[in-house]
Amino acid sequence: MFAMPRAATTTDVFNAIAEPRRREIIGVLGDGKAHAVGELVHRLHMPQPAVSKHLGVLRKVGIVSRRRHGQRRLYRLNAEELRPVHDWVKAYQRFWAHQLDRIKERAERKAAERLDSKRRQDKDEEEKPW
Amino acid sequence: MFAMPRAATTTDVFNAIAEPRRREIIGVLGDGKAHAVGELVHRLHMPQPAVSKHLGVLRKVGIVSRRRHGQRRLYRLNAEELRPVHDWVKAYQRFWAHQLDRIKERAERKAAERLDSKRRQDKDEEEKPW
DNA sequence: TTGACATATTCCCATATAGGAATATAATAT
DNA sequence: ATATTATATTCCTATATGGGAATATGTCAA
Repeated sequence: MFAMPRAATTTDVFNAIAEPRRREIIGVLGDGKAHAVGELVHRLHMPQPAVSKHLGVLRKVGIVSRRRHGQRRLYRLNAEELRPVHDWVKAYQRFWAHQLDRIKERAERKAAERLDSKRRQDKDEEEKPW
Repeated sequence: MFAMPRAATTTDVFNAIAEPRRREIIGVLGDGKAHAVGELVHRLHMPQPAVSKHLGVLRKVGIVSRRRHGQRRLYRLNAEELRPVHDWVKAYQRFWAHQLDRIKERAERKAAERLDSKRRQDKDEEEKPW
């Protein structure tokens, strides 16, 4: 009876932004202004129902807010909802940001210097030593 | 006949990290050291096949590397692969980090206080002005 | 009213899960 | 050789998609 398939996109922010088109939508809304559905349809070259559906997902998660303006619906980004993602991934920033401005990332341990080469593990090289 | 369902988790990093358990695994591997599957099974209280499958996904995307050590498989984080996520979400950091301190981000606490009413837009308040 | 416009919703469907159980493969130990 | 340990893979299934098409809802204008 307990069949737990893939996590629902409406579950959390991580799932919501997993969709490329939704990230595109967020990208347009990234200017902080309100945008009508039709404008998104036009700028992103996406069918209108698709845009509405994706906006619905984003709204359910809280990433966007909706306002009514005449016969249009204006959507606006609630960027704070993206903060959990930023906070999560920020913890791994030290692995690639050695040389980053000391101002921001002041000597975050030298543990990352061991990342010499970026290897993709194909079957051929999967047994190669690190 | 073109039925394009959800994007495959093995497609890109965003989908790979959408799974909570996979983020847990990444969390353990976040120390930069190599970990055996069994250790992850023990520490995360997950069934072994589940761990192996999730590691398979992470490996396909490039987030982890695999090494052989005796009869064990040691997995290690390729944190640089998380950089696209960081770069993407970083663009929205400005929305909640207005008062970001030049030297450090101590002032984040202030910004956190501003997150007073995290409003989910239900039908009742969906027409409320911003 | 009617009609045009803007957006949302419903229906159908092919596909990709993620979990569980069982099994397979691989390496080591006896 | 067999047994044990460690990990991977296969099979199954319930579910949640995301796209397309059609339709419904809602708003404004004449």
